[in-house]
Amino acid sequence: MCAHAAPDELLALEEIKYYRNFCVGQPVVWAGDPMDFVASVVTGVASLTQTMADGRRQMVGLLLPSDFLGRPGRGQAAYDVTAVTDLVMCCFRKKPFEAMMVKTPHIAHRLLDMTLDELDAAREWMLLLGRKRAREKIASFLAILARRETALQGMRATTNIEVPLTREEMADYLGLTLETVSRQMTALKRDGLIITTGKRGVHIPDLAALQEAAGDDSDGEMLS
Amino acid sequence: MCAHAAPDELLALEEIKYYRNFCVGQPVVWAGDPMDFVASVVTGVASLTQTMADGRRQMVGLLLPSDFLGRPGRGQAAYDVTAVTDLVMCCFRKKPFEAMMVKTPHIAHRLLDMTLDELDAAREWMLLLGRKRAREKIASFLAILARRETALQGMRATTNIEVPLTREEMADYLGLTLETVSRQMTALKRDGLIITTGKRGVHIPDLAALQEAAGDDSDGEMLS
DNA sequence: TGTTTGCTTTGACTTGGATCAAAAGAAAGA
DNA sequence: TCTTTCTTTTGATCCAAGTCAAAGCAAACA
Repeated sequence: MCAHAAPDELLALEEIKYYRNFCVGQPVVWAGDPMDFVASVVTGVASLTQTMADGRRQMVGLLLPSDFLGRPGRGQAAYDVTAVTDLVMCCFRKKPFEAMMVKTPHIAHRLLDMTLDELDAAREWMLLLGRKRAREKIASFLAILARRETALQGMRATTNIEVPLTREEMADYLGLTLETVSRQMTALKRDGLIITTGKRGVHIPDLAALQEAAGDDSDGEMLS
Repeated sequence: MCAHAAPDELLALEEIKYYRNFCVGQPVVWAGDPMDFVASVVTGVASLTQTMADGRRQMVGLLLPSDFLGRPGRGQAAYDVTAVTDLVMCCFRKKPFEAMMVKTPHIAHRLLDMTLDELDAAREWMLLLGRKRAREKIASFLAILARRETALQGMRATTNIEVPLTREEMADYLGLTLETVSRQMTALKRDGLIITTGKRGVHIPDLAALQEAAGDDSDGEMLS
């Protein structure tokens, strides 16, 4: 978030920021709760989930480091936010943050850009939820994690990732049951598309092959 | 879009705007095409859809009057955009629009707000696609159309709406097949939750009952 | 007026993923 | 070391929605 702020803006931000820590499983906020801050993930992973009256759950977003949480101009949380790993967030009280947004258009622009990226991600997820088969969903999820990882490290064809979610959380993210997630993970292993190391580690010998299994329009897809 | 612009900004916008008309079924842009304008729907309805290599399609958004199309700072369309009814769009060439966004923070703020609303809508749709049953999907869709309609006319318990989509388009929006859409529409009719008039008209005798069938957490859900 | 063309409905059958149930690991504490 | 607890895997069965196929229906056209 702060990455693109000008030096003087950054100073002003410094003054109203504070850090909060959460342990695995801890709630950050519940949907509908009043929320008087906005925040940015420093380390760890948080989930945004919606729950229906009868308990059906759908994760609608994953917050990874540098992702933004909260909505300027709204006082309540729209979703349940939960720490899925140990989590450090950098928070800003909402009022001063909003005031600064009015003064420094830089921040508003940066926020617009991030929001548009999230909107694109949400729409990619709509395709996944609406039209992909279970195997493709899992492959897509792993491929996205892998791409996000390799983006930082330079593109390599082979990758190691840490899946930060349990099978149940993956199920909630992908619109499946945890049993189906488990079965399809086993199937991808059987087919040599992934190799699991420990409970959370996944080695991807051929990212292109995994993307193929994800049903993605193979090539490119880079817009920017 | 222009609703919240200040008078002088509005004048500046006037100078770079132009109108374009599309007939039912006409493409506005294809995914990946260069796109040198942004636009706002004046009348009619357009769809945003994603298509997989083997032809599976998912509609990821519906543009109704006043909705915004395009992304400042990106030269290509991310989705196929199609006129689902006759359509009039108010277009702005991208370059001058971007220049104005830098000068007038009002516009950027307004755009941020609209984008955040779209993001919320996309996430509500993720819950629908990932977790709702066919009947609930249809009920949700009709209820959303009805709410959008009544929002303009003052809340009434009973409503008439025009569904702007064919069965196939509804299927693409809801992550179903057109046969399932047809069957569930028939079922909702049988149960008295809707009464169809002609091919496109739907009368909703009890919106609350329809929301109930949509599986929505009944009450409120108004945030803003 | 009959014919084409594009929806929409309905029926019969199949299937991918859900559900129910139980066992097997793995980490944490006693 | 032995429970306890949490998570994951595997198996057996079921069902909601998909698929395939055939009518219906209504507007548009010739």
